[in-house]
Amino acid sequence: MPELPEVETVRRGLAARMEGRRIAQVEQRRGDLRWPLPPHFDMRVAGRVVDRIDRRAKYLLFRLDDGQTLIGHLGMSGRMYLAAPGTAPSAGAHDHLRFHTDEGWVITFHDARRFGMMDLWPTERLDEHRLLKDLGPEPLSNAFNGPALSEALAGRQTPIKAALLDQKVVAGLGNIYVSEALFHAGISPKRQAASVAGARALRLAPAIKQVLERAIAAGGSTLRDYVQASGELGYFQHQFAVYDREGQPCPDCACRRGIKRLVQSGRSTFYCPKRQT
DNA sequence: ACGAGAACCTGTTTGC
DNA sequence: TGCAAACAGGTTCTCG
Repeated sequence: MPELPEVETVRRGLAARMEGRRIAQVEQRRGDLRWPLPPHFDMRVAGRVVDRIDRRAKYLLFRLDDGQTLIGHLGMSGRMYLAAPGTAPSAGAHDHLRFHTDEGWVITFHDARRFGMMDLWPTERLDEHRLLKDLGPEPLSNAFNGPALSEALAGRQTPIKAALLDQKVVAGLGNIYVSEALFHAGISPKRQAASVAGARALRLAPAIKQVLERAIAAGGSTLRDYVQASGELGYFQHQFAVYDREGQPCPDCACRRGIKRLVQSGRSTFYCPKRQT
């Protein structure tokens, strides 16, 4: 499910019902996620007020009122379901955690593949957390721009597709939005990252920002299941130019060859060979 | 140090 | 139709 636009959409949905609310109860049904939950996770979270929910890259950051932050990642298949008081179905398979607010809302963390994770960490030392400390700039921040991207790509001997998936270069892109951004910037996914440094990076950085902003505005992309905490679908998949569109015509040049798929570092890439060079 | 591939899991789709 | 292989929105870890 989740790249940056999906995580941001989930964050907004959760914030509406969790910020300023006390977590009255935590049901811990399964603790072996990507890593084991920290000791006494449920007891440490129960009774705390969620002051604010932030996002860093694809991580959700629940700032608790005791100086700890609950760090959460949805992995590949993780979802957060929000249910109004009295409407939550009983916990089912892969519902690993359920948080009950003092108003009776139920937030369910569901993750079939268990690539997701949760941890608790002191808020004031958050940037020292091993999963957060090496993350690159937020793509929608002012710190991320053409010159900064150019510098990050300089000298890298790997295809630009792989470089953009590296969260140290820019934090929050995943397999969908890398393909989409490269299409809009007219850059081949096979091009060496080092050769994108310079003029091409000046095109690519705004393309990344724009595709992410448009995706957030559409509530993210729903490929196989719900995205938003409310259960609503995302709609950006209808605006994909290339992702999962192998064989279909390029929306820009309408060339006969159509969108091509290739596999790079084990993952599908979609692109238009005519428009992207 | 860097980059490619394996590994972690389960569910769904595809192909013979 | 049935079964096995391939594939899925991520990221760390290992190895060369």
